[in-house]
Amino acid sequence: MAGHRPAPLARSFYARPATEVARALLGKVLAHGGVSARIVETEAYLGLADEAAHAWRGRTPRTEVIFGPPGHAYVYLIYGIHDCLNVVAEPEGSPGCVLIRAAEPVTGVAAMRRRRAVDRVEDLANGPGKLTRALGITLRHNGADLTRGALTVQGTVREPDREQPFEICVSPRVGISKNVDWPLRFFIAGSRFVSNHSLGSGATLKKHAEADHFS
DNA sequence: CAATAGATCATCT
DNA sequence: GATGATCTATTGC
Repeated sequence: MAGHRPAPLARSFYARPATEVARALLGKVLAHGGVSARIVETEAYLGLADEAAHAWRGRTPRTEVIFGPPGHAYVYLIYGIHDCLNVVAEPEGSPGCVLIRAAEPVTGVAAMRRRRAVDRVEDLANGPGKLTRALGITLRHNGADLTRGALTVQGTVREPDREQPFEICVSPRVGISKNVDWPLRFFIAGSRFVSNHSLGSGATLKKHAEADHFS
């Protein structure tokens, strides 16, 4: 019981609807080579049912990963500049995924600062492109298995203790032009580490408490 | 403060 | 040849 080592989340964690996985990923820890950060903001993309999703048009060389087994990384380049990390959800063949938008640095803060020159810790990973840069995640990680290997997602931050309960806020997704008002963006209420899009006006639609037996 | 321009390339048409 | 699930710097009120 005491002092169990942080273990990656099992594949069954990801084999659920993308919206469920998006919620459940909040509070979990993304780890890569000694650097880790607690996920505080996610977005669900619903595949064939969702015109805003990359997989909406079906299988292409790029979207192949999203159609594959859950628990893998889908990383793509946006605007020729930034890498964005997604987690493949849903059973194999069902192309749902979750964009990881922001995280709270936990370990390896010095390494993150080396990769991103910012003053405030809050700004290290408070956006999809900033997050991948801070954690050293690139296109090379496309297709990586998150249940084993260098890039993983694990349970809670504090070892013996359970993650403190938190509330989840819901809002429309950011930066898309289709299905603009679908409430598929999730973030931890009150977190200082969410992307800047959430501050500003009352983007919050509703909240509710969350408990999860996968921690 | 808010608004906008520019960067820059993998992927798809 | 066009298009981005973005970020930063800069300009303009």
